[in-house]
Amino acid sequence: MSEIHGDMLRGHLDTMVLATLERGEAHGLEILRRLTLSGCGLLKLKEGSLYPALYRLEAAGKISAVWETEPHGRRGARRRIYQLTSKGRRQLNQGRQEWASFTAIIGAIVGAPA
Amino acid sequence: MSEIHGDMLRGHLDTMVLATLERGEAHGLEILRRLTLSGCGLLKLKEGSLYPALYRLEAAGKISAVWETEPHGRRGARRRIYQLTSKGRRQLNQGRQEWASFTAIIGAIVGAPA
DNA sequence: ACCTATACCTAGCCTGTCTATAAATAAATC
DNA sequence: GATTTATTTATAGACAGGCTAGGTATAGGT
Repeated sequence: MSEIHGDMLRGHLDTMVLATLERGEAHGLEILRRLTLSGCGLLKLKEGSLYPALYRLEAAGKISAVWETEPHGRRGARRRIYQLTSKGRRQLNQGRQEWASFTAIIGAIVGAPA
Repeated sequence: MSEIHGDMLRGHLDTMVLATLERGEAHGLEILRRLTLSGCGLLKLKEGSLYPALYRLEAAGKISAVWETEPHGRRGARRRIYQLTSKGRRQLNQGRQEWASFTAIIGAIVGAPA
């Protein structure tokens, strides 16, 4: 198993974030944790990549965000809770189509491991 | 089927070129043609991407190149013929491993199309 | 001679991920 | 109650690689 480096994520991160939020709303670092856990130790996503992605998606109306209000009984700063919008759901569907095409075509070119 | 845009290729193009050359030596535009044909109309790779990739691979000793010498009985300029080196073959194997890990992990996150 | 087709080349752009660092908040500790 | 520590958000700048938009070189066709 090979580590997944940054370049490979380009063009896929947004879809990954949307898919993560499909499993339920979450704040930034929680999204990061879910992604990292799914990565089996090979996916090292950084905050400096995630937050800009969240702002992109929010600016595009694909996710919405609210500041968590109630006292939260834990250390640390306030959280911003993100969730999918209906536009985001449509985008997620399209992202999945793109992923399917991408893997089919590039996979056919790259071929199977020896 | 969705078109494959540039960002998605980042980190994969080198492996794609190596895999193409595994099917036999070729000059630049021929490599481009093979890739484009394999892309079912969804992969629009550009010369401005391919040539720098070829120089990268050549500088790294993963492919070797010679100018075609014999009179060629066709229009156009001389060609530079590329072929895999043994180092390139090893790199191709590693690239295939990386591709397998990448698709397994990101695919699990993105999930299946609805 | 001129046009056209083939092939190679490249400077600069674009943009998304990464690096590195900082700020805000609140519990824990003393 | 001041300090420390943990959590979360935030962001400026670096970097890299595919793309744009040209250009140059060669040689057959007319």
